[in-house]
Amino acid sequence: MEEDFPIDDTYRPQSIEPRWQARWQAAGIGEVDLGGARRPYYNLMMFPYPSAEGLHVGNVFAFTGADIHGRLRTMQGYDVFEPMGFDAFGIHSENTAIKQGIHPKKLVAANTRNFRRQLERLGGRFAWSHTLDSTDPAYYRWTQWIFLKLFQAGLAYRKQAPVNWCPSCRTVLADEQVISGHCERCDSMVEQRSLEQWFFRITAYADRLLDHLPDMDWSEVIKTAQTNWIGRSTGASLTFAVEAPAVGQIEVFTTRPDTLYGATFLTLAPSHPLALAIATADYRPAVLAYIEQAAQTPSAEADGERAKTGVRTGAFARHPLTGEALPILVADYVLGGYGTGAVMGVPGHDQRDFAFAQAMGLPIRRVISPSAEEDSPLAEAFTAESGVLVHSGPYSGLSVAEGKAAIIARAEQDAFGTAKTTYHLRDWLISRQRYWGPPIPIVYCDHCGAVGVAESDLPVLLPETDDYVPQGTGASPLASIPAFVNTSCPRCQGPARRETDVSDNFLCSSWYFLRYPSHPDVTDRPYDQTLIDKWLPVDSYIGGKEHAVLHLLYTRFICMALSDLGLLPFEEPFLRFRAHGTITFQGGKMSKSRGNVVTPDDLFDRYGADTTRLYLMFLGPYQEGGDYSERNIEGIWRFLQRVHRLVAQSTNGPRACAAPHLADLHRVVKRVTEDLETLKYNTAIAALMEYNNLLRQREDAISHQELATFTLLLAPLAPHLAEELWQALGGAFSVHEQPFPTYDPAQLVEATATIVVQVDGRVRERLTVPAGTSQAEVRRQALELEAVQRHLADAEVARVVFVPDRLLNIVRED
RNA sequence: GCCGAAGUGGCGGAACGGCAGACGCGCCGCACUCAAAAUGCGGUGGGCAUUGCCCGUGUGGGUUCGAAUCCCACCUUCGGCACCA
Repeated sequence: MEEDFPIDDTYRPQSIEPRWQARWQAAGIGEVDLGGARRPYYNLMMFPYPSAEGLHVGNVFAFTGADIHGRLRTMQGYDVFEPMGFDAFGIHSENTAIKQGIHPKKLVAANTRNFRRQLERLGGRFAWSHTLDSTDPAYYRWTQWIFLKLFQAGLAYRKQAPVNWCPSCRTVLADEQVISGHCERCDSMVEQRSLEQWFFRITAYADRLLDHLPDMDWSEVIKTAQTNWIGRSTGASLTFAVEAPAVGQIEVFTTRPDTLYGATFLTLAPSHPLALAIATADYRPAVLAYIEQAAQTPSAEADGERAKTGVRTGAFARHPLTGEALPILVADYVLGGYGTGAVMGVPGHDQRDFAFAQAMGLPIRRVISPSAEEDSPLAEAFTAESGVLVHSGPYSGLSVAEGKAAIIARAEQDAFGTAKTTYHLRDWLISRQRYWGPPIPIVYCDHCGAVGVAESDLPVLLPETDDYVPQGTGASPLASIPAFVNTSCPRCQGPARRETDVSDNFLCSSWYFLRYPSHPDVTDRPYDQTLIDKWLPVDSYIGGKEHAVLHLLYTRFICMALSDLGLLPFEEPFLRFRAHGTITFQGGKMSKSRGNVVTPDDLFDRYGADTTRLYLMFLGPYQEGGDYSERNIEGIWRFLQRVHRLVAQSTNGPRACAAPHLADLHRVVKRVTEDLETLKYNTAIAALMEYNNLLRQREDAISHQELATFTLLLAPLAPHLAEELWQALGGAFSVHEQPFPTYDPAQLVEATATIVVQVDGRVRERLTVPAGTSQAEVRRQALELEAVQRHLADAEVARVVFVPDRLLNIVRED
């Protein structure tokens, strides 16, 4: 079946790339026998949102790096599953659809086709028979099923709460989708609205999500981001009795119970339920005005730090240890949504409390000092955690750590408080008041309340409508489709109404990789357990860091929850995650609004996919990314031309590599292997360039072994050209199914060594000696060198430092 | 403010504590050409210079025979979080 492929004189990617792509497709190169694989290796990359603009260089960069990894593992003998799909639900698709006046369904179909065409041109080793589209009812049926499972387990719940509302997208957003008070999608300032919404109880998993991190083989940058986002802080919950005029209690959270003696006031968030209730008649109007004003201005969270404002309530709380009356104030620097929405004001040892105390004329007291002797007045808050307690009654003299423990113990004994842990992480807001998403599978019945749709009735199909523009009323477009809304209760069969919100797009992407192996053959379950056992958790996941606290955290949560429900045999879905870098353009973000999105078709047309792949990988370290500029592409183009020419002109050499060249050959195998395995694609390419330069400048004939090895090393990076060269070298189809070259460390040993000779640490001369020459011998030769004698002058030799086969440093006496 | 990453030629970037600047771009020179492009060959951190020498990895200290690399302090840039008690 082998066709004869006489190699062209010149490298013409435009003709060889489509030819090999067709051949690979016909041979099913990317497909793997999922059931029968002996060494399964799941090579995952983040499935893209198929935008109207098509694949951009950032996608190409990401996928190329992951594809190289998959190809390497394949050649190393693994059965690599490398699926690709489309994350096509969500606001992004919908906004484009609204803008262009094309129904999202049509738009997505066209965009997906275009993406697939581009991905095929790129030459990825994708298992297309398992591709999926999150907007396909056969997929989102199971997205809804996951919602139901969480609902049944009490992990999905509905509550009225202040939520982030994006006025431009006309929907609520999860905390993770709000970046410094702005919508991550459209950058609009986010407002607070009080709405009844669906949440996932991710906070119940906060400790587990956090505690697994240290042992996970993930890029540190992601682990740090998740650690910070979960934001666990330990301290105490303390209760203060409100004395007058009302009677009640205020619970505060503090990480510094040791500073309790320094509390001189209490502060409530404007949204605190007691804020108005405790105010005395005199202060009530001012408190009310402050609360109303705070409700209108963007929340403190949206605004960042600003001048402290607040009002007194006229009410006082009793200090649990000193009995002192502490004024209670309301101020917007205290966040309603964190801790208990109330803090004890310790101005001496908290910057914010200090600023607030100054603004409001409240007393500032030192209760922690660097040492027991030091007791100067405070010009600023002393926030160090090292020091001793002072002016703290019986606790004076204790260290901060001792003080914390002692005061918590006292609080527990006297029943005014207890040790407590709080988190920055909040529950995941799932509802979206939009059209283009999977409908939340819940029905509201007057008798039975919120009832899950029967599993047998899934999917709840997204109704066809041309009226999909969000209203901004807080209701989804689905609410105005009576045929969708009106239904019967799954439990009592009485009249009922459907939930009209759809779920967050991040739910779609939280489980897609569980589905890939089963899709599309398994239709009666979300995934087949045998395939899950065989293929998951994912061996390698490569993706962008922008999803550190979105997709990557949500996904871990969903898998943990499914694991607890006995639906998955593991808690952590990704054994290894590597964050690739970001491709910028002229130093800035590449975005449609800046009009600087570069699409790959142009590069494919001019240079071909292989040059594009290598060029992007050569831009800089893969995990750091780089700035896109076409300056360097000519260098890659020339390199591939030279490689092509070298092989085309050297097919008649000897079979085996001559002995003197073996060390070079083994060295390049070692370098490329190590660099590819650690995703250092830029230096792997440099090593191949060096070797290519070495071969083409060599006087004696180049062997088949050298060319074949080089071609195999090149294969993961430039799959089309490698296939072409492999063919020209008489190799059997396909180069991508050959074993990756291995090296023999014994062959790396050089016969001679170049020793750097230094005098006082400065290089003065070089010596070539047989490898393994002794220090005494190297020293003897070195001392005879003219340059050494000149620099040594008449000085005595104080000592000699010798690194075998590398360096000799002669140190002079002072 | 906090967390993270990083500062190296004209540019992108290489360098287990041991020859700084691999590899590539750009530039200069040469060859080929009527000419250009393409291609090939050579050169290319700065300074002084006759062999040679000095200075150089953001800044200032330190450790070391020896530091781009390790330690301390600082500056700058990028990314993330940001009144989280």
